Amino acid sequence: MLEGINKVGDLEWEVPIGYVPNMRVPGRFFLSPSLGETLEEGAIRQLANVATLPGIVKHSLAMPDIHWGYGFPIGGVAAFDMTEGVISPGGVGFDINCGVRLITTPLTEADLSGKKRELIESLFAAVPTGVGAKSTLRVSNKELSDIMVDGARWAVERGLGTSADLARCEEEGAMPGAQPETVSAKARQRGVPQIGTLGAGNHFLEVQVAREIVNPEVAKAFGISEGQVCFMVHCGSRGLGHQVATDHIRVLEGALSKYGIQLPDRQLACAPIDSPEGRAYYGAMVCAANYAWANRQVIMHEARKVFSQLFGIDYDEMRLIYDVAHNVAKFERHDVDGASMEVCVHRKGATRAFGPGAAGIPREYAAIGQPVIIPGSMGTSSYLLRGTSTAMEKTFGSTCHGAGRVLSRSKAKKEVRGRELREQLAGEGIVVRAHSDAALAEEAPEVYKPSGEVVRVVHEAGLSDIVVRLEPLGVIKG
DNA sequence: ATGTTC
Repeated sequence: MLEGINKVGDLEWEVPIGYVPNMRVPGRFFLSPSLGETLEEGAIRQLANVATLPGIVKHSLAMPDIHWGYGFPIGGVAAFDMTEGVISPGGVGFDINCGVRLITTPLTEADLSGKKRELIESLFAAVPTGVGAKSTLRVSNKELSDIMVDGARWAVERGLGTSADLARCEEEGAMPGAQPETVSAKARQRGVPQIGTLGAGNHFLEVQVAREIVNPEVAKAFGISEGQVCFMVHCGSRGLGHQVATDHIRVLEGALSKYGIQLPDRQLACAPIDSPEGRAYYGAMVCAANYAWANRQVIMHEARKVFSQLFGIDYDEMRLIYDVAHNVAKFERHDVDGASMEVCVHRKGATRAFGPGAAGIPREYAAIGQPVIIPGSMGTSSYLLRGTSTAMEKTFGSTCHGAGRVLSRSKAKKEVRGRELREQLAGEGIVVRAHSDAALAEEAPEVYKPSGEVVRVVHEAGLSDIVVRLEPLGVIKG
């Protein structure tokens, strides 16, 4: 492990005050020795830098998928006092409300035999993918405002889903507090043609099978059983969210001196939560988050139609288990030093993992804790877990979000050949469809930390419980 | 992640 870091538990480490100047609280992160081998010193310094921000509460935190990001580390969690604290786009990420949803089907693997290629090709035809992908939907500028306020509900009201879907989304698919007037014309321009599109990079729509039921009782409550075919949607707010982040980072950088905020890194640009600039970022961030929920809802709808047509199953037989955000800032109540207080929790590449009885999780899951969905990298397992009371105590109800990159995109392109990768996955029975083989190289399994190990750490550390392991059968990518 | 360095 790095010098100056203290072990405080089997899988828990502390970055003490003083690791960088002006830290207000210690840093804490969760990691196994094997994951420690790929730990970047720069990411730990970022974790420590976050601890210098005004109003930070308890600890600057990171999950075992920690890696170097813009200002804040990816895999980072930080909570701020509502009066003294700040809000920062770097603590959310550029892809606002990047997230994941998991849907069950009534099919088994055998039902797919001989039809898997056709299924993947049909999904690829139905869901626009890739950088700059354009929607088949036509929405007006007025409708975009509705999307930014109503989120997934906008899609359901248009017939693209059911009201039961909404109950199974974090925030029921729309956070309150959207302020469309804080979203620039440029961001709107990027958002209008992209609703219902998957995007690129690690985003995907994957057909999976529930291979291993680790916790049968909870799996039953979540409505998933061994051998069941499922599909998973992983995407975010596309160009709109990216533009919102870009626009507001510029504004917040310009306001730092006004609020007397001194930063160790300009990428931590922030403003007091209750300031005009802070409120404007929050209002715009909510718009982008709601756009992302609408986006995943539309994509799920299109995929349901494909399954329906190909296998003759009813739309309603494909049940959304849950939809989680992993790049967002939220106002939540948490116990801090024995007292309940409202804080602004930033999760950047981290998933909410509220335990049994926590406010804000669907009633049907209240007694068992919320579903947590962790996507794997291409060709590797994904996981369904549940939130825990330990997460509530230690990480403001948060856990990891996925694998975490270990090789840059440019290095990956040099070291991996996309065509060989596609053929190798085909040999394992996994059908991959993308616009080009070149795009696949950047997302090869070996450029990510092993997701199974990341998930094992959060499970062992008690931040969430593994319920089901899912294996890929086929995937569409940008 | 991203009209992949406005």
